[in-house]
Amino acid sequence: MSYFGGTENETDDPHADKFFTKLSTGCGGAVTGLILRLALPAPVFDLFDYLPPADVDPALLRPGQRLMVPFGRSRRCALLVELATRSSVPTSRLKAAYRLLDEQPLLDEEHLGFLRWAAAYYHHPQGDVLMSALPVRLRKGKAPLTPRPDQLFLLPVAEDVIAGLERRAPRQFEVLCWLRAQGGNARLDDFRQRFPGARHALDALRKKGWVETGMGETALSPARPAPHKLEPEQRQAIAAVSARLDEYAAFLLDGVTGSGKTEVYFQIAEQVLAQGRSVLLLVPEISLTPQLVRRVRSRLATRVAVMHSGLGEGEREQAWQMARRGEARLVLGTRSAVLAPMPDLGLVLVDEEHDPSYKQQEGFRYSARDMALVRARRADCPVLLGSATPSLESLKNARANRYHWLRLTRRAGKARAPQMQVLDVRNQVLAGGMSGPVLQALEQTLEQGRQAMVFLNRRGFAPVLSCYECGWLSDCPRCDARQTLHRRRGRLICHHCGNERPLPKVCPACQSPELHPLGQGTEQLETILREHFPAHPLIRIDRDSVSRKGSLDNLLAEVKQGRAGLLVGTQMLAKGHHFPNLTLVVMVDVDSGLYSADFRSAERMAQLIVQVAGRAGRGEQPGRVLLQTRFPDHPLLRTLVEQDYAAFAEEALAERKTAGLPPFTHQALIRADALQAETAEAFLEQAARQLTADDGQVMVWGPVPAPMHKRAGRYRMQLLLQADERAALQTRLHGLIPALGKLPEATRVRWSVDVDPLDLY
DNA sequence: AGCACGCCGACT
DNA sequence: GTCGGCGTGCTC
Repeated sequence: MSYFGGTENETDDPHADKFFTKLSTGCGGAVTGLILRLALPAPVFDLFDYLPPADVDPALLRPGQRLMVPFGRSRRCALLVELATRSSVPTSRLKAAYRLLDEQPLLDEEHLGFLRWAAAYYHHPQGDVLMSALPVRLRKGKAPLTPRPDQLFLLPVAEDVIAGLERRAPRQFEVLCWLRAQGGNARLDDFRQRFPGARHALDALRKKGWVETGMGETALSPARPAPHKLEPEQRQAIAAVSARLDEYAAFLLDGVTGSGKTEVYFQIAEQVLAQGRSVLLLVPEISLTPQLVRRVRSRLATRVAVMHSGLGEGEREQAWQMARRGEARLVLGTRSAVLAPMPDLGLVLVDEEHDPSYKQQEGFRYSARDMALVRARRADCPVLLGSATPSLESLKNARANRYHWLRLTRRAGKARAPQMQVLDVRNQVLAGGMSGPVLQALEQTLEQGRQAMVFLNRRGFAPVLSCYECGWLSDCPRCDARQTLHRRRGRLICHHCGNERPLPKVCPACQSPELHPLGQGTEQLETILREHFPAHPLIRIDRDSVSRKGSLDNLLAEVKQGRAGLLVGTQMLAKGHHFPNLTLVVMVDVDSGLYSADFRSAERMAQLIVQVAGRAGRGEQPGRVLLQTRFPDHPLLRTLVEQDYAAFAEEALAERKTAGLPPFTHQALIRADALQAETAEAFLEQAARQLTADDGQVMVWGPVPAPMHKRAGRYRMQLLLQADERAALQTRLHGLIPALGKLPEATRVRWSVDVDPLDLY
């Protein structure tokens, strides 16, 4: 069986109803009239039973509506999940809801079912899951916003009136001319983009009655035709999905960088939109740029609802409502967009499906990619997972024929695959972590008038400050980690908890002045490279240099215009950006991924290497990639460099299989932290005790200290569960988790469950 | 999660 | 004499 993307019929699928029955059937209570089963935002697994509001006709009550209810001593907004006729709570203790907030359900039964499946699968309280799927305003019980106009209409205005404006009100004149050129009708989004800060001109025009805002379906700019001729592989991929538009089918679009995956998404999306169905397009956090939004809007003839973490509450609710009402036929968003209500869902696209940002790492720890598959199956529509470096999970499913495996092996246009080269830096003299050959290659590239990127996934000047006299290290007082040296800011900062202090001038332990940085960060690379290449402009891109919103886009625009020869940065540089003049990429340190306690680190490093390498040579010049390492013979690194990602993945999969690790087994992690390690340990020991009286299908390891035992002043312990079958693991968890919350030890710790954890800490 | 109740230290 | 620290317990 499989939960995600299985093509066979599933018998033990948790979204079929038996898991819910366990969760929600309150039995054996006094028989009463109508009982409302409500989700409340509380960390309680059960639903809460209420009586209907006194003044509401029970026939008007439907799941998906919100109600205001008395809860403890306060009032809360709750979501109606089920209607029942009996309750396990004695009738005398049932309270009546105050009032009904929605005439129509906010979520339909199908969507409620999907969210409840997720709550059951991830073992997270239903109330929390359901309420967190609502925009904050609605969660708090506020009235839905009225739809905001998104169209601009030009009303009949005499030509001479327009001409007369040119001098008196040039801004208004400009707007009118533009609107006329658009055929008298445009999207407000486009207007805002074209005339930033022209709100006053618009208000004036509206007052004069020359322009009107409103809602409209007709004003969508026509889809721009496909920009290029398609490669045969692209056509085959499109045809394969097109043949299955009316049923669930999972596809892995395994396409090298620059092979045109996006065009495949667009052409399939066009077909689905033409059928009047909706499309959900998920992208990783850093990919959702204004450029991408623009590209989608100009390419597809539909209204687009954009959802990401940077939205304000009003904007977020508008986008959510547009999706819910089916006004926006395309939802483009990051992880949380998978929770958005969408009637008539006809296609789910997950770009860069391997990206770890699809996994929510706190609270309701869901995987948006995995939920996307389940969602598609429930909606009976195709789902397409795209990546140049597919996750081992998806590759395994593709190999097992659970996914249709679509390969794009050819780069579009004249671009060629970059040349990768391993540089052994053992016994090398390094300047700021960079070897002689690297500096030579940079110089050569710059002299040719090309751009080079130096990549290091570590910000700051150096990861540690140390004393040469007594061996003191810049330990964080609250974590098992070192504080990173930020030289320009003159501070030591812990990247795990944010704790910081001024840079000491002498060793805090022995007062020696011999304090020296150890290792490198991007700030140091910047310093060294500016010294080496003073004539070439350099831009550093990391979380420290990109503080303001939108400044990343400004910096990237400068790079694209060729104004910087050298580009230094972290993760932020890895994705999607197309720098036509970039021909050299240096990865200063790939070793951190090669030997690590985390079994997924090699996979992540390989994905990072390929993604970063993909930045080089996307124009007509061939790209070159230099990888500095102290382990030039590492087998997986060799395979990746001498062959390709596919060969790497095959070996890595074989290793996982031998070691009995995911994706060949399934894991869940129960974490607990407390101010005393013993408190967390005692709680997990209770959990382990309940699990070890087992049938042998689920292995239990621990409790053990988390890899970073102490973090932000709290001690973290964990219990790992592993099983060959997902179903066995799920069954065990269903027996365990609700009971865990009732343990006396549970009140003394912060604890959480992580099903299919990505990080084992 | 909120929000109360409940017992022990330094302040108007 | 009280304000307030956060431990513990409950919410249909």
